[in-house]
Amino acid sequence: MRAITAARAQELTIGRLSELTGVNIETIRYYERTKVLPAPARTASGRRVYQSADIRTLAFLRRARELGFSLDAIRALLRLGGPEKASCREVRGIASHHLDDIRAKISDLRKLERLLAKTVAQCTGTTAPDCPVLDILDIQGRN
Amino acid sequence: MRAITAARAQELTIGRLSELTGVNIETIRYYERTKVLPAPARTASGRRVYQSADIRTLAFLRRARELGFSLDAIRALLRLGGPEKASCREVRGIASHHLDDIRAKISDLRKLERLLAKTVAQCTGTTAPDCPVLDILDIQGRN
DNA sequence: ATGCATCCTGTAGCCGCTACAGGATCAAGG
DNA sequence: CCTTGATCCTGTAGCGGCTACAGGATGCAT
Repeated sequence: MRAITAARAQELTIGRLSELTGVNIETIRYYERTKVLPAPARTASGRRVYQSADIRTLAFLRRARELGFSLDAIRALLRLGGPEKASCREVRGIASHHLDDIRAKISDLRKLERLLAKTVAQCTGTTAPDCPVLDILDIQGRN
Repeated sequence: MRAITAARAQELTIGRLSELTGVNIETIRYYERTKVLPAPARTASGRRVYQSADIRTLAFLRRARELGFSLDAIRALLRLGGPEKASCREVRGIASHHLDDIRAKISDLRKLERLLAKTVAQCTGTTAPDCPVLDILDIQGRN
C-alpha cells in the first residue's frame, strides 16, 4: 500500500519543500545523507522529487528537533512511526528517556543559575581589587 | 596579593598538570592551540614546562567550563582577570550575559519538559493505533 | 539566445573536545 | 650501556548537527 496510486500526490522540488517546512535546503540534503530521511525519487536530470507526504515527515522531524530529540532518536521514531503503526511502548521509551535527559539538564542549569545569580548580585561594578565573579571561578572553587 | 612570590614555583610536565587539574592532556594542548592558555616554556627537547601558577589558571578554566562559559567568554575573563586587576564591571557583564543565556535555556527546557511529561503520561504502553508521543510531534504540532 | 533562479555534488568550517598515528625522548632496571 | 615502557611531541580526523561555500548543470521566462 505504499503506492502513490491515485489522487494527485503533487510533486515538490527541494526548494518548495524547504519553504513549506521551514527546513533549510542544505539541511534536508544533510538528513538524506545521514539516513534520517529516505532518498526521494529523481527527475531525469537528477533533481529530487518529493511527494506531499514528505512535508509531514519533515515537519515531524523539525518539531522533534525543536523538542531536542537527537537525530538518532528521530531515526528511531521515524522507523517506529513508519510502516504501519508501531509499538507505542517503544516510542514512549525513547520519549521518556529524553525526558530524563531534559530534567537532568534543567537541574544542572538551575544550580548554575543560582550560583551565578548570587555572585553577580554581589558585584559592585567598580574596579574593586577582588571581583566576586572571578572569585567563585577561582580557587575556593569546589562548591 | 596576587603574586606567588617566593616559595619554589615548581615546574610541571603536562601530564602532572593534567592530573592535578583533572583536565585532559589533549585538552590542555587544545587550549594552547586556540589561545585560551598561553604557550608555556619548553625544555631543550621541546617538552612543555608549566609553573605551579598554571594549575590555578587551568583550574579556573575548568570551573568556568563547568559553569557553561564558552571558551570565548573564558578568553575574555582570563584577559580581564589577568594582568593586575581588571574591571569588575566587565567581568560582571560577561557573567550576567551568560546568566541570561542560562535562564533562557532553562525556560525553554521547562516548556519541553511539561509538554513531554504530559504526553508520556498519556501513553498506555500498548500498541495502540495512535500514540500520544507521535501525535504531539505530528501535524497538530504548533502548541 | 540570454539571463537568472534553482538545482546538483563535494568539501570545509563551526564548537569543544577526543582519539589516533607515528615518532622522539625520558627514567629506571638489568 | 642498553632496553623497556611511560610519557611526551606533532598533525590529522572524527563526533553532532548543521551551514556555507565553489563550481557546475539544469529549468524557465523572455
